[in-house]
Amino acid sequence: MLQWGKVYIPRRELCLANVLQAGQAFRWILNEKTEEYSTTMKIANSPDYSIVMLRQHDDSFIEILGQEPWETLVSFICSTNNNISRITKMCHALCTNYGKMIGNLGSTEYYSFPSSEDLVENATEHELRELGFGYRAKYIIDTASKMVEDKKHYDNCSDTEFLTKLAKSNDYDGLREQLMSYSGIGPKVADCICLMGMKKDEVVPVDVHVARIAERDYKIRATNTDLLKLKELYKEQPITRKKVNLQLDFIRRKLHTQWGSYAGWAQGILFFREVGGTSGANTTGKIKKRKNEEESVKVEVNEQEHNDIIHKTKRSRVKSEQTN
DNA sequence: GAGATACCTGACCT
DNA sequence: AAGGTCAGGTATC
Repeated sequence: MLQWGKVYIPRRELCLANVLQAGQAFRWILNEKTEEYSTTMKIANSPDYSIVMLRQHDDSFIEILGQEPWETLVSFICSTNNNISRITKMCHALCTNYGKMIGNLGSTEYYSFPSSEDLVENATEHELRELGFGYRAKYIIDTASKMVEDKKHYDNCSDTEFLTKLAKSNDYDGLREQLMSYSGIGPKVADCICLMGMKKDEVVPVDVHVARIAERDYKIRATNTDLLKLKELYKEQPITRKKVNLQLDFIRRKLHTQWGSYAGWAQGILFFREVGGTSGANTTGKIKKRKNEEESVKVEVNEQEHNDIIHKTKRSRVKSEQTN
């Protein structure tokens, strides 16, 4: 069954290319002729995958992304020390090799994102390396295996259901501790999963770029006393204690305090401005580089501007929740 | 226990 | 044309 719906949002408030090809998501395919984006995903509470297409008219618009926890988790394991076009390629490789065929539209075949069971049953580290995953191959196999094990305590639930339960039964610190128990998930990846896969809008994933912005534009820098306090805070969390970088963690906390409950999305916008260009998949199967649709200009950001960004982000987020 | 170092790959640059 | 650098980090020593 093919259905189109309309959601109106001005392009200046949300540009599909800037959301779907900017390093949040890696599995949207752009048909350059029709300018439609497509992917497979679970809709609402359905356990099955559907093909989803999005088209942006000059005056139209969609919502900010809230992705599947499991797919987000695996995608961001792939993201470490890597570039967007290769991450995109890897995510598609996972689907076409280990996912299930959902159907095809035109000449494009659509696959589901593989579950942890799919990966444990069919994938090996060696094979993933041959597919170009590099050292992340081991992380993915180890993580999928542990996920299958962990889920045995929760009868027959999906990866996403399991992760959603984790999110519900833990506070942020506890959830992060759980996420970082998997191979290949450190503080940055865990925070990306929280923000983009678990709707924790306040979480700011701190990477080299965000750290630079924070230090350069906000003069945020932890003192020794600050670091000692944080260390004390994590003494009951062995994994966090081991994996976290206290200096970056201080920045994360400070940005949350300063930017409030939608800090993560404000960060996304600032990151986009800082780094600019990106890439994505299209129906030819080629992964292309693309440029930021706006001018990629480095600017001195001031407080008023940041407030505007956060306000705008929050408004979009609230609107998207109303349409759900 | 903080801090340096290795790690796959491929696009881009010199 | 071969060689270096970089990409939204993590694991390991």
